[in-house]
Amino acid sequence: MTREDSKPLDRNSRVEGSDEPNAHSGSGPFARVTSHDVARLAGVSQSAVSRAFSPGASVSPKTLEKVMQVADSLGYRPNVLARSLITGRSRIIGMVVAYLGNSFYSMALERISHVLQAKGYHVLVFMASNAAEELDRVVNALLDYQVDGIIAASVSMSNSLSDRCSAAGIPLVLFNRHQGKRGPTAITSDNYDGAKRIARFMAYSGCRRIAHIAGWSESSTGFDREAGFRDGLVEAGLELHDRIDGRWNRNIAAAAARSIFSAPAGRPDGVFVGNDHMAFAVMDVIRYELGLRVPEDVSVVGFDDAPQAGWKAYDLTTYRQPIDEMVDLTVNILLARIENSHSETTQFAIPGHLVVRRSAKIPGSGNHD
Amino acid sequence: MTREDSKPLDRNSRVEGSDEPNAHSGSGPFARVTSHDVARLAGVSQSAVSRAFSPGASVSPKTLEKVMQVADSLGYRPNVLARSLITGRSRIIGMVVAYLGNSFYSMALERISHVLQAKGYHVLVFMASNAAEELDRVVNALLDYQVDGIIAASVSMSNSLSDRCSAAGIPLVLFNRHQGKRGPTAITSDNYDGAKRIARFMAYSGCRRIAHIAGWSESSTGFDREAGFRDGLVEAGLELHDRIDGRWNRNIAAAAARSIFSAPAGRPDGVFVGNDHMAFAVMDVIRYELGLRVPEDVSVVGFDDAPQAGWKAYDLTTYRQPIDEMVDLTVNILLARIENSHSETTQFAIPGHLVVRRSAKIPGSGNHD
DNA sequence: GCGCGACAAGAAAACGATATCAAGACTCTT
DNA sequence: AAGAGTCTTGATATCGTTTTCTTGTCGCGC
Repeated sequence: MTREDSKPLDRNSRVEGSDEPNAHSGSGPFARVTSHDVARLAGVSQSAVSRAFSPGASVSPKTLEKVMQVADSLGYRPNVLARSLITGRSRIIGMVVAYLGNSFYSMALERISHVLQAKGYHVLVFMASNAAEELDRVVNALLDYQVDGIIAASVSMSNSLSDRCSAAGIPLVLFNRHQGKRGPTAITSDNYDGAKRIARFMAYSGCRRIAHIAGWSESSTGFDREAGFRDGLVEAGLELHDRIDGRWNRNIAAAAARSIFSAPAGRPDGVFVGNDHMAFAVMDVIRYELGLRVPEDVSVVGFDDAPQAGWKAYDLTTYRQPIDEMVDLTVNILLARIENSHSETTQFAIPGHLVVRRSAKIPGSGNHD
Repeated sequence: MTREDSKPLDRNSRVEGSDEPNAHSGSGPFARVTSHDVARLAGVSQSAVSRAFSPGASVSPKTLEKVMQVADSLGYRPNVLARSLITGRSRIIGMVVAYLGNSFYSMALERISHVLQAKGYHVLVFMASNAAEELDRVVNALLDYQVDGIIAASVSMSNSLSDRCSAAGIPLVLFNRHQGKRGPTAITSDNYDGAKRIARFMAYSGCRRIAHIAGWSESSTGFDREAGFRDGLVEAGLELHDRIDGRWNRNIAAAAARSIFSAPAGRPDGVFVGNDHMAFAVMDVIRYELGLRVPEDVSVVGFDDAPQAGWKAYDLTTYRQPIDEMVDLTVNILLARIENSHSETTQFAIPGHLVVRRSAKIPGSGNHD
């Protein structure tokens, strides 16, 4: 199975003469170099070495230089795990996430990781479905690793779980989910208001039979969007033509679309889908299975502004969740709570904005009834 | 900015009477419960507690039960960091990845994380561009955290960097990149052969002016695919009509498409794009900017079989990288190297297969010249 | 009843760092 | 030149485990 012939090795052709950096030293597998080793060679105490690596500690320039020089030559770097044992901070943030198939979450993870990295923290990833039992295991693992803080994205932690975190003194921030006013600190976009705006937008553009393929009403995000959307429709004098829960799942959403469009009540002229990820599937069904035109026959609107929404094949009108702001706020709050350990919890809903593209009829362009 | 009115709180309405689990105990922020605490309450030595939690250690059923009971009631769990200090294993795998915008990598991360989690390991994420200086910082951080192993996805580690890892005794596996026979262990799909098959496929389907929007020829993956593709064309008696490096970037690829299709040499009737991620951008340009039909006017073929390739709006013919096998092999090899610390390096190229969809003309369907 | 092996359990030494503290080496001031 | 203050420094305790070593206990065969 190993390929030998695939590639002319003109790059990376390693020079000879590297004298086996892998060679074991004695019996132990690999001699780790510790602060003691550095101390000995530099002729100072081990404490001095430690101080040399602690910014702001009291070391004379002379010993600092001596230590650094020896450290460099030996390749010494302080062991973060040993440090965290005594400082009580691991500089590890646990991030629990249900799945990365929805690009919104992979973007979020990417940015969260970047931002934290810039502040000297790193992200330990925990995949977890929303099954209670699995979440329980994950929270255990999270605590085992002594993470300094937890970001839970797209998972609904039961209150007993979030209580365990706060009992352990570990700040927890919910990303793109909330658990109500008494729940943990949570950052979302303004799902309610965003969906309400979408309702108004669709109504004013002339849609009259508007269906909703909902997110997942067990999740706050799905619930809020649906509530906002319903209220927006009512405000515009309309009511929901049809509604199926898509459970954030492409396949379920596609099936929902098929069902809604073949219902005896007549087909809708507009669909609001709970997130972009599902909306793409719905658009594909509408166009390529049902043979309808978007937006001429049906307006489709999503939520998130996932990267693909801007791709011309979809060109999806959607509500942009301000992901960068959401991430920055999440990280800032989390770090503030870690560093001050004050623990009031607050819920934030950051406003986003409607991104008008061409998957939905546009108000005022003369296509009202 | 905090919203108070967005959502009717009918769920999660927390009951009264929870007696402040957050309350501090004394002066210190939060009393961590240690094995000593458990030992004291269970009336055994601290060693006994440790043994109770070490599978296969010598403990009598009686003390085991006693310890476990106290541990449960106190919510004690061993501190992984302290353990790793003495065992020398952190059960942390560092994964360095350039970006998650390409779904192929977010899928890989998701699966890698899942598989490792099932084996009691966890993934610490490091984002790194391919800039040498940044990679250097990342490798430092990696070593600082005492990771047990490293998976580098989509980044080209210089040899000096991979040498540093092996000098530190940390197994490194390259995912979807390789550095040649003398380089570190690497798992890729059979990029060379896959691209060669694509060349044959396109040639036999009647394409005569075939262009290539390459991956990035500085990366092994891009290099191998281009080499295989060229060889395949030659075999079929054709040669490359045009070629631009897309650097794995959607925008650059889109620009490349515009350029190739307006070149004086005449427009191609087929384009092989170095990965799906860029191919989607290229298809959008071809269809929505140039007004050409796919596949009637131009065949488009990608590489990866990213999730979106199966979406009807693209329906992209592509070469499926067997991501699950790649991940499983990567993890198995990495863990084997961690547990046995034998360190021969090998390169694997796992065969994938062509996934024929409708973005490219199909051989034998009567549309030859 | 004695000795032997097997097993259980505690004491104490790691692991690799930081934190605390007291002593030593400076710089000033007077 | 002495005393007060500041800056550096090393010794030592500490973090929460696992590991090693030793001692103790028990059961068993002879």
